[in-house]
Amino acid sequence: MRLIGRIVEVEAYGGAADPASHAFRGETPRNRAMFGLPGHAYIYYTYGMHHCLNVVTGEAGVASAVLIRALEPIEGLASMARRRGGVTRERLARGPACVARALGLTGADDGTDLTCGPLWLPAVPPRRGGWRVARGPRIGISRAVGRRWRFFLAGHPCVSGRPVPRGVEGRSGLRR
DNA sequence: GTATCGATTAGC
DNA sequence: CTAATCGATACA
Repeated sequence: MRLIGRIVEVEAYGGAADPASHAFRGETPRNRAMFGLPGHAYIYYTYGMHHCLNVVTGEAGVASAVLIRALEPIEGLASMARRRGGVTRERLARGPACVARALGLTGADDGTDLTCGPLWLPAVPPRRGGWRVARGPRIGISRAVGRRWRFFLAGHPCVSGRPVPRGVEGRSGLRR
């Protein structure tokens, strides 16, 4: 079964210079893949129950990665829905743990080469599909909050985060 | 050794 | 808002 999704939301994480990164305090068994070859997967286990997928971007020895926070499901929706408990299409891969869940990723996929499948990130030009690329603060972190390293398709229904902060919208203007 | 915190999510 | 549940981290 082939599962395909378009990446609609990501976050960048650095190494020793990024306090919000898992690699900030150096290499551990868990973040080891982040120090490995670029183009490979860094899949971490968190909160004792979730896996999340990153694409390693730095050269070997230089910790740097991009967290895949959300996908727009394109193919294999039935399989994704099976794993995700039959939620709506928009929610199939909305949120980093949901992405890994929908794709069936586990620790076994940590460190695998993304350039040659079975988990494959095709080297194709970006397809924004008419959506505007927006940026904002990374979600769920408590340090280096000022770095706006989250990038997403503004208004796309498959992007995570609160739909609209209750009450007034645009208060503080941080969602651009 | 114990205590606390997560690159989260589902459910109340 | 909280529980779930465990690796990593902080601290005695």
